[in-house]
Amino acid sequence: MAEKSKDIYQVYKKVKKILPIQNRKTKNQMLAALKQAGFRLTQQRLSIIDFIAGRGDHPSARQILNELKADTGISFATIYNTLKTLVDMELIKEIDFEHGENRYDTNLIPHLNLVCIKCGKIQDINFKLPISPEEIKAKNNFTTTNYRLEYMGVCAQCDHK
Amino acid sequence: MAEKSKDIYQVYKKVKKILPIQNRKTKNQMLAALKQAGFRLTQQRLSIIDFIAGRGDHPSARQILNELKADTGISFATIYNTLKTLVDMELIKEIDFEHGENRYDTNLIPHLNLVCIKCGKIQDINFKLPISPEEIKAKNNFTTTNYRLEYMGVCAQCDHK
DNA sequence: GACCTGATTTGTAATCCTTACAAAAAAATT
DNA sequence: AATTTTTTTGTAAGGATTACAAATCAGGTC
Repeated sequence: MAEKSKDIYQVYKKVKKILPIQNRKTKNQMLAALKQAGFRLTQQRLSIIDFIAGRGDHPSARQILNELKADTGISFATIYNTLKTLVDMELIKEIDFEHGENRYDTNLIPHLNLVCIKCGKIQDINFKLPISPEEIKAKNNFTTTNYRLEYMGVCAQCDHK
Repeated sequence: MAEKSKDIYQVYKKVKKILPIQNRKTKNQMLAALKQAGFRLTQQRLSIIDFIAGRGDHPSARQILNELKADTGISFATIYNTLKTLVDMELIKEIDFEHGENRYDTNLIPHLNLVCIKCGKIQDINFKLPISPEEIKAKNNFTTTNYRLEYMGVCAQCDHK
């Protein structure tokens, strides 16, 4: 195991709680949470939150950069830094997309993602977790801090090409 | 979307079928499948299949290399090549482990993986898919070719440290 | 069993996404 | 206005995987 997992474990130790079930955060909730945690509300953070809050799609860091660079001159490093902060504070969720860049999701309720391996589009499907984190804790003594539920395949549009 | 996803789509087009539900492949089944598909049964492929077939854990390419290198002098490139072939032929499954190296799973039946973010251990939990690929096809016209069902967290052993 | 041909292996370089780092800039505090 | 701390930025580094071309090997043919 490499460095990467150590960092995540540090975060886990701080958070130390079972998978929360909560809804999307509004822009104002995100800003308030950052402020309360002592983060400065910089122009860069404002523009990223403005871009991402309430979105139903699942943008990548690059997409956010492309959208904001012209107006704000924001850098890639800042996009990644800010997204990491938002993820650590559990205001958004990171989707590790194995066929390309990671994606960011504002939908914090556990759901199934349909991931198109051709165009990269991600659809949310609401459904009930088949086994609850509490049940896994009781049966396997495994503390769930995150989940990942995906069907990969080809979406309707890409299938007709 | 990068090159990577195009390759996967090529495989999809060849395979062109919905997520199969099948059990582990034996060593002999793997060898027969490779032979039938016109692949040569080289010493390297034999030793990798010998190592991986029927395993209950989820080794990485590096683990396989470490285990086989002393005896066979096998190279990293060949490990990756062979694993890719086995995955493409649906004889094993690749688990994209976001906190480190990918892992390989001989359990082809859809199941939930409990992934420890500290030590990397992966446990299989048998359960029924909450929504079948057929249902997703009917409702969303999305063709599922693969799945990924994981709870990430901290296992019993790591929690006590 | 030697030969031939194409498949396979191998070492290394390249790739891609993400993180690390240190200097510059900005924001808050004195 | 000066000082301190946080944040941003550009670039370098990192790590896992893939690409590539030369060397080797497997399996069929004579």
